Amino acid sequence: MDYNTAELEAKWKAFWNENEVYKTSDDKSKPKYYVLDMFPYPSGAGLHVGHPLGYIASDIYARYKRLQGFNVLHPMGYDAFGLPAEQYAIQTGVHPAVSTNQNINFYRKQLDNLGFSFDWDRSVNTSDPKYYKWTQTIFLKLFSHYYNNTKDKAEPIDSLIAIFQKEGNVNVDAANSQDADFSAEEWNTFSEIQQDEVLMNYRLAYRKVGFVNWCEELGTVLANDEVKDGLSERGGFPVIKKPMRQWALRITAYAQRLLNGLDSVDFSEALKTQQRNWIGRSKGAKVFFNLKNHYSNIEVFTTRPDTIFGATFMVLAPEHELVSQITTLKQHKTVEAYLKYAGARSERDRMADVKSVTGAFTGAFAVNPFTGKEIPVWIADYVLIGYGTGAIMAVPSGDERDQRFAMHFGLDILPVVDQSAHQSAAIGDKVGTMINSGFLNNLPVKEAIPAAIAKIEELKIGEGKVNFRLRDANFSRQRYWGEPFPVKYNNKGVAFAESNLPLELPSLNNFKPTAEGKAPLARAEEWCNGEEFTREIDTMPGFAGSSWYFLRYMDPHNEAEPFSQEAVNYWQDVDLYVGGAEHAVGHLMYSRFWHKFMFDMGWVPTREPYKKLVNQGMLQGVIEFLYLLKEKQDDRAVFVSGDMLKNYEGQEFAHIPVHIDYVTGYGSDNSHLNSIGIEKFKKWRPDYDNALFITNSNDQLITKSEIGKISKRYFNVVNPDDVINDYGTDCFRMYEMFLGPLQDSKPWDTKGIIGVSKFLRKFWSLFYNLDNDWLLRDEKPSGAELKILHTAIKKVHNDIQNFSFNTCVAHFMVATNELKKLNCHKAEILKPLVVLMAPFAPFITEQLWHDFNEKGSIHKYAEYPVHDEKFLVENSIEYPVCINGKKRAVATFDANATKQVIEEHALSLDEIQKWIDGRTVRKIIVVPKRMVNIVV
RNA sequence: GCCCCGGUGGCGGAAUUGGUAGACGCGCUGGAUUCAAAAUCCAGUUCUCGCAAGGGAGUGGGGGUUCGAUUCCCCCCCGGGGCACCA
Repeated sequence: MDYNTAELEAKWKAFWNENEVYKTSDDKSKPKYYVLDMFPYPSGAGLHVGHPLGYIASDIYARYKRLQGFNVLHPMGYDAFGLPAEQYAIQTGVHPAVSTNQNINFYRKQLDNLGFSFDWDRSVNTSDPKYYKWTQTIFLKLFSHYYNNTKDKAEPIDSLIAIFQKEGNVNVDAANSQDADFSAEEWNTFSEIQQDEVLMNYRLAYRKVGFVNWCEELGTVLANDEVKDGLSERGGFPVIKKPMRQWALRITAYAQRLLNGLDSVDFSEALKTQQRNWIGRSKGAKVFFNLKNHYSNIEVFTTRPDTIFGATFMVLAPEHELVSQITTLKQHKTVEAYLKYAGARSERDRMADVKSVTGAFTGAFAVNPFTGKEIPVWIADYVLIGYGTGAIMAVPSGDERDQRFAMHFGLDILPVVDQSAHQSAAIGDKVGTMINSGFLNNLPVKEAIPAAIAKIEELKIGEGKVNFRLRDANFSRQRYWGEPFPVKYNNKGVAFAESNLPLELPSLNNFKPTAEGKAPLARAEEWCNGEEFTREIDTMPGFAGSSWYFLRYMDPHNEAEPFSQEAVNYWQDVDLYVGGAEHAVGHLMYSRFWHKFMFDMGWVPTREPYKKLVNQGMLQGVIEFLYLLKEKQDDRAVFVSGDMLKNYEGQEFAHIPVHIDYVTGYGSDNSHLNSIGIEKFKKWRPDYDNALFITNSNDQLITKSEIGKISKRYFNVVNPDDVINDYGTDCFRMYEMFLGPLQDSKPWDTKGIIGVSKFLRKFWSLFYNLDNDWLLRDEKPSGAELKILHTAIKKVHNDIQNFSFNTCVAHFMVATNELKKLNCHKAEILKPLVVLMAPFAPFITEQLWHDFNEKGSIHKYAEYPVHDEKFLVENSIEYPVCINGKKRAVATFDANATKQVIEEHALSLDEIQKWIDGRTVRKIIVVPKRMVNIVV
């Protein structure tokens, strides 16, 4: 019998299902461990070769933890709401629920093919009303809470209303977008609409008119992280800023906590840095500048309050609300023209063109509070409405952009920082000494900043302030295939919570926006328009359902609440989260935010959802090209071997992609087509049938090989199902891990899989011979064999703990090769090795387990084996003896030996004398367990 | 421009965090087996000089610390990723 993968896999998959082998245990006396994968969006294309990479790694870890006696939660589900299903519905009329279900079934089949140990009983689907009932519930909690800055937590909006009724909002310190102060009397006289508007400025889920990222092509609004370089992440369509009334989440209330939390979690530094940048905390001051001849003032944020004396003009963002109020009659036309120009520029235009200086003078003047001088107020689109206050004090001597602007429009430039002592300092660096700055003169910048803030606060024209780049998350999408907002509006437009959840999506058969450009849900007229109310026709974005799904896995069938306290108190949080780095700022930021909110609600016991995060790298492909002469010779196409190009100097070549199966060899100047490959190529491309192939002296046609995308046009697409057909699931899993470090991007090349395949067969041959005889014997293992075993256990243990699965596979191979060489078929050695293999190769090892039990004296081994460290130390033997670091001999000594070792064990003084050639020995260094070094 | 990673054979990658650089695998070369091929097995494989024994060089480049550096420090070059008028 041979190692027959298909037979094994079928048998054991059936066994798993019948016996519910991977059902999560309810045994709460065991310590828990939660291994989570980022759940996939079930697209029509199915899983590709890159998807399983992270799943395999997490599955290995889950199995490893189970063997160590943990109760492991390892679930899988589907992030099933989203754009592609809806686009597909618009094109074909197939309801998204139908196509999504088909895709889910397809995914399930593919996942099952990979031998994962998921507990499918706990699967979730974000588009299932039983699931999104709770997404809606959490949304309503956000809607009915505000953020109390003093207590630093979310609190019910009712308690805020009580305060308003008693004392207005003057003493309230809360995250808000409310500009005006009001008293209790005023609050009580507000109309229902006015009160609603005020409350919206405090709610954590709120509705507000704001500038949003509008993507015309997709017909919807996008969140900031869904926009890249002014284009939509999905589809790459242009995005513009547009004022719209939209739902938003007040994630900014949690900015500081989201930042602090990063210190307590085990994410890669790169990812933490990305999140920190996204949050973008900067310390400075807010300052009010009075306007001349105008009742209001301009609020600015600056990180350099020390340079106020140098503020010679101000700039507002074109969208700033003051623009229309302060523009003078004389400047009206200029400003209008500029607004028109700025409004027409898309985000992308603006980003592409940061060099050219544009702007317009409003005609208004503000007063510099420190110098008392009147300074002109301009508008320009280099000031962004979304950051800070949308207005700046411009210090052309201290800021490069302000300087460019001032020079272009001929505005005053007043130097305020003397940087002459700092040769390499750039404009804007926080070094130097203050000049031309009144009371700040001669102070170093570092001291001038706090001094300026103190003065600002003393003059009551502002205060020290921390500002964040993070913006509130836009939460409305003008789409059909998403969670409906559980909200209704009364005839005055005031929003109320829908009490009957889930609020299910109405059935539609046309998913396009309406003729008036309204979101598709407007087509469900009965659903939208009740007798006393209307419904929200926008739906929630993709990140709604994915922001809390890991909690639902803990208690997936609960119909009374999203998850029970009993479940969450046991499972706590995710111990290991594996997924792609592309979710670094989107999903990871939103779900951390929701988690912190639920912590405030007392729903979860932990402050952070994910203890440890591992990002798997991308799988790339190998691309092979042939060199084709652009000029034909005698009407024949000419392909030239890569190492013969020098004979064709001055001539141009085209690169023709060739199917990777025809190429032999491996690597940049080693890959080639041999004569067989050339024949295959000709058959594949009959148009080159009469082509001339200029091969090298070895009859090879050297190709140009690159690392790049896996894509049909490069003929390098590999389907995981095909690989599994040829080599088996175990082999596929191990090879994916063997390719390289989990976190790195690396190319897939099917050629290498033969090595893993050979290894598995070799491992198998330790147990059976070709006649299917069982080879194992109950003999006592030798010292050499035990050393192989304990070394393997130790290394594999370290490897798995460090997520170094590539070296882990290598260490299995070493152990197997060595045992094979010793012709070792001893049960006592192989038993623990089978257990170690289990995480990688579930089928083969379970078969072997089974056989152990069937064939005799060996008990089922369900515990992770531990290596014998003492044995390993005692059996350490040979270490090099070096002169000045260069190896000269080998000595035997134990870990704590000194120079006595040299004398006692291996080396005569004569010998040493010969090596050092008359020089005197300066010292002898013994590196424990490494070497003895004699320094001369 | 700023912020993160990273640079080791023909290729993917190891190196117990300062201790024999190149584990393991692919590829390649030679051999066994075969009528032959595939498959399989064995041996070799960093480069370089040498028939060989053996010598020399070597972890992007240059300098430094050290008995000893892929590893630590400084400067430079190259590649990948992220952010980008953030006041």
